[in-house]
Amino acid sequence: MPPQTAVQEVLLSVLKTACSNCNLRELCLPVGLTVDEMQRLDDLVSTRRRVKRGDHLYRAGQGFDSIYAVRSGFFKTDVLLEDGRDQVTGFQMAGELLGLDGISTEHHTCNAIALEDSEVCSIPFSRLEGLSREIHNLQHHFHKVMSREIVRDHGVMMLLGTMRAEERLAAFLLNLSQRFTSRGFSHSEFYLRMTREEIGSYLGLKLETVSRAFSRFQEEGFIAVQQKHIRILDIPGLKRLMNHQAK
Amino acid sequence: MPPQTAVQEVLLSVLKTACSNCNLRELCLPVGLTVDEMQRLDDLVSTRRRVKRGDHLYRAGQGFDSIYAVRSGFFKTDVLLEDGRDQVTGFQMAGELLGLDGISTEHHTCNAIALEDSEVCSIPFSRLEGLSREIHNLQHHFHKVMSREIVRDHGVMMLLGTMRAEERLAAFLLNLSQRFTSRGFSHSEFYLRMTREEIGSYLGLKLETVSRAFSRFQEEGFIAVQQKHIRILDIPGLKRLMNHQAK
DNA sequence: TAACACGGTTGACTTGGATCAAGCGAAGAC
DNA sequence: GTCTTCGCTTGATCCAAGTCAACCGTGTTA
Repeated sequence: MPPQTAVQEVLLSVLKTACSNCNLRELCLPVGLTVDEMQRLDDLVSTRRRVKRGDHLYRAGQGFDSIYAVRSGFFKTDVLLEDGRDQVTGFQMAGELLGLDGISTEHHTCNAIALEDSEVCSIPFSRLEGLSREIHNLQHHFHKVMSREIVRDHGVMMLLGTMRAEERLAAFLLNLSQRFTSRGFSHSEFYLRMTREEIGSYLGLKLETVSRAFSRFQEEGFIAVQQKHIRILDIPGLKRLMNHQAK
Repeated sequence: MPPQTAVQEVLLSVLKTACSNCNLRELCLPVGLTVDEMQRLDDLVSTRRRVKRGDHLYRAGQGFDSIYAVRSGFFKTDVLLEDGRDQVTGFQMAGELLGLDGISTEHHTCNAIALEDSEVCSIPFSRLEGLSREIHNLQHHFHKVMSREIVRDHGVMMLLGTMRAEERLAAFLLNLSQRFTSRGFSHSEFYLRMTREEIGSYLGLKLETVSRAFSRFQEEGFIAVQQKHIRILDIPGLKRLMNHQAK
């Protein structure tokens, strides 16, 4: 390796992907690592990848070798049946992991598509396993992340199995709001990155039903909608609506 | 430790829980381990626990410290909302793992209830993490199991989000049949361990709808039902029904 | 042996959300 | 600057599944 001046080293450390100086480190894979441990993770998370709006990060059936951490942007994942029906299984934002479905069969089982120009960090999975055999904290946190995904999926199953249309949408908005909050954005005002159809697919509803529910929420004064721009006016109201309506 | 004769050792090794001589080892956690590695796992999976029909293996909110492998019997897991609504999130049979939801928050997020007198192996989770830092195969297989759970959940989301009642039930029966087959049981004849209501809860349907769908399947000659006894007569027919009906 | 409880089936009716259809507004293409 | 497209909204109608209710069979209790 050629010798470098201190300045060069600093520049490089800023330019290259590095968990150590990523502002998402408290949300993402490095949670709970020491400075030292995080630097070992840096070596592994070396490649970033840009994904343009509408492009696939990976496709169902494709071989699996890496998981991805969203650095910026917004993704959806969907699965599709032979007969053409498809379902959005999730929306992922900065600091969230993509590709965990691929570990099981060494092939991805869903499509991951960018909903806006995005950037991800690639994490070669076998190297992650190697490192997590050495760093107990990393291992444990990774297990927590996978488990959290399972719990999240149970929540969606609950939503799809027992809630009515307006409850589903309320739960969806509250969830988005909460995730924006924990990323330092406004919890009450945001732009939806997905269409009504994608929301509907995720919630097991048709786009017309989603649209009507938005209109009703607006009439009731829970939110203000203008296309993709949402302002949440009454979080407790939405919560009440979500809980007190039987199917 | 007191000295033991060879006979005593053999007896003990049969009586105590041991993956090495468990007939589920090809389905369960020890998949892909060498004889040597499996013996190290034996030390860890030392306690069995009986759970009587109707009893909880664990409850939502309870602290998490172990995962469980079903040795015999049949379980359901369910989550419940404050307002009393609940949803069955899965049915688990021999060789399947329970409790993965608890890793994320160190507390279980669902209830696990035995649907018949059952027996599980307790696997202290921190010790499993320890061992999987040493045994690469174990680590990798465990990751696969968690990932498989995520993929399974996506399948259920698809089912709940896009399929109609009869398709859901067909998918459910085909899934059960396939799981019985891989355990060496008949793929075409089995007893349901759960009620119509529990099936309905899992599939996002009311028990009356489940009952009607069973009756229709019988009329059409796909299956023969008598209470909980099911004979599947036309697997391709069920598969067709599952795929070619638009919502 | 009666009676009770529980799970399941079936029928009649209701309804939430799907479907079909028309129209509108914003954003990108030319 | 106009045209086209795409996403969204809203109305009218329809239907799959939910609801309510009666009844049946089986297994358990008194």
